[in-house]
Amino acid sequence: MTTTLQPRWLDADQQRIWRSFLNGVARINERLEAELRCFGLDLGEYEILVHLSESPDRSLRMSDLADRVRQSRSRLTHTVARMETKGLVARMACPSDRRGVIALMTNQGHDLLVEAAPAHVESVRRALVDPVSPEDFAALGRAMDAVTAVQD
Amino acid sequence: MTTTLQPRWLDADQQRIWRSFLNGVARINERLEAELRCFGLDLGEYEILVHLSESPDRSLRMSDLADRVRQSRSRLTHTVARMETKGLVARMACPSDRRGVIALMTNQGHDLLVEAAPAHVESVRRALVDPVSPEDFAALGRAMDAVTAVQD
DNA sequence: ACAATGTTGTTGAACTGTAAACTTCTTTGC
DNA sequence: GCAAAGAAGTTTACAGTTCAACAACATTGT
Repeated sequence: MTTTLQPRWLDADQQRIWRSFLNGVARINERLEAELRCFGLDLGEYEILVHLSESPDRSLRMSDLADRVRQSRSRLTHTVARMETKGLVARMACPSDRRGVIALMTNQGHDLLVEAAPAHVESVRRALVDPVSPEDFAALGRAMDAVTAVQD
Repeated sequence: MTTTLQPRWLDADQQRIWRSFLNGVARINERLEAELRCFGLDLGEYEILVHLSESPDRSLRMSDLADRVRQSRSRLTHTVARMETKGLVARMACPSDRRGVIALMTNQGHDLLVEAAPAHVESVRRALVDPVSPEDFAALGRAMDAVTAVQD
């Protein structure tokens, strides 16, 4: 049985909160994207740079990187190809697995991240951290962890 | 002055919560999209149907609808055009403003919404409402309302 | 009355994302 | 050792989004 016979509808409060969630997430995304556009980046590209910068040798296997930034492998291939033409990342063969490809951040990519990061953090604060009370912010973290803990 | 000289970095907890947020939102979206795909819809189309169904005469001005579903006008034009070829919505001239176009839901669109809604609600529950405690869920609502209340 | 300005919605091109097929290589199990 | 199965990345074709330009109409201020 894949569907319940009697749908468990959301009550008025739950529905209101669900819509607040949709609206809030959209607003946050808009602001972060708008801010990063000044640096010629979008959020997906920014996250790629962040994860590379935090990894040894500023490099990661493509599939590993894809998991961390929650992009499909296909999408990551396209995105990294574009970033490569911009000079932000480079690709090299993986020595231990000949199927593998290693993405690595260039100095230019690192410079751009260093340049964009303060403004990005500032927009995360303005869009989310500052307007929300510390208690509710902590609850938000617990809620999202619970969401992520659900197995498919 | 557009940038602060000393960026107010996020502390470890804030950073962890911010990343939980990005992960959680991505998971929720994945699940809702996957579920709606069974009905040939994506979340954007589903929301269009919802907002039309809640409006008088199941109809809304295009720009009004665009605001409610948080889509650009251009995007809405394209999306509604596609939905029109699927027979889910129709468009008619607005009597009071000759620039205007009114989008309205067809019976077929309404039938599809009625068919998809129970499964959609169920996936909202499974992805978010059920795994989160009522207190944290309420806090999530307050947090997102605070986010939306920030003026640009 | 009417020019200037703003709003509405669409268009087409360029760009980005998705899905499936495919190549190459590795791993597994006989 | 070898076939089968699986994994990594890319490619191609296509679907969807964004952006800038535009046409049509409404509103404003004089």
